[in-house]
Amino acid sequence: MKISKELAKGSTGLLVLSVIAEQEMYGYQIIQVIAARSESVFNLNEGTLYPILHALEKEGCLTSYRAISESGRERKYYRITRQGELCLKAHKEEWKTFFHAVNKIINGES
Amino acid sequence: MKISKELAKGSTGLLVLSVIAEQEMYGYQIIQVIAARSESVFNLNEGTLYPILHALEKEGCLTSYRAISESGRERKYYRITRQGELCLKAHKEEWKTFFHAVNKIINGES
DNA sequence: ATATATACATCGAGTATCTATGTATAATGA
DNA sequence: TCATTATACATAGATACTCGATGTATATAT
Repeated sequence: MKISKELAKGSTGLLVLSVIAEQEMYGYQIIQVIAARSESVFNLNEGTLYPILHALEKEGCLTSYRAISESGRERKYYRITRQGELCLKAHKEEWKTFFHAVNKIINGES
Repeated sequence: MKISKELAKGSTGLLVLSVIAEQEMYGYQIIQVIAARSESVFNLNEGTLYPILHALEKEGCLTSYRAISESGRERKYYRITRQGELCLKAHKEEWKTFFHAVNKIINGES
């Protein structure tokens, strides 16, 4: 993490849903994709990610299935649901509102 | 607050320092200025703001003095220090890094 | 043979903010 | 006149998110 943990708080669910929405993914892969795309600004801990995935599944935003990969290793893949897409859309709007408001304040615009 | 409290977490110190950097201010006024500029996206609670001001003062980012206003009411004014300016600059950089990284991920850019 | 990377999972600790509560004065309104 | 609202400070306990630590297990690389 190149930034304070506290700043990242609250945005993690948005990031996770965003990458799964593009393509179904397994947990470990999600961590790598988010780190790569953000150039290591975000480096989610497994202890952060897995509980989030479980919660999103419980809420009906994701479904999961287990499968054996070519390497012979078992993975748990997550796929977004229709409800998850609605949730993602709402989170994106919220994010936009948030960061525009912060920029307005710190750039001294009224 | 028009957004989730968790999303705002971590950015409050940045907002507070930003507005005080432009002009010295008292606590109650800070809440109003931030609410006005953000069009009520942010509506800091007093229970949130005052501990932050105390902490920033303790860290040497702010100094304060008490004064009686025209209305006859006592106010506690906060002014940014040189150290506070450095701290603000660092926080602004961090914020920029953060929001660019989030946008990269949710907009699907690699 | 050993270390590292992959892959899942859970639990306790830390930290930031909120809600609730408290005190006190000035202004507004019924 | 009396009650309510706005102003202005402050603190304490509850809540929620993420981290760090720990655990298990297999595949790959040295």
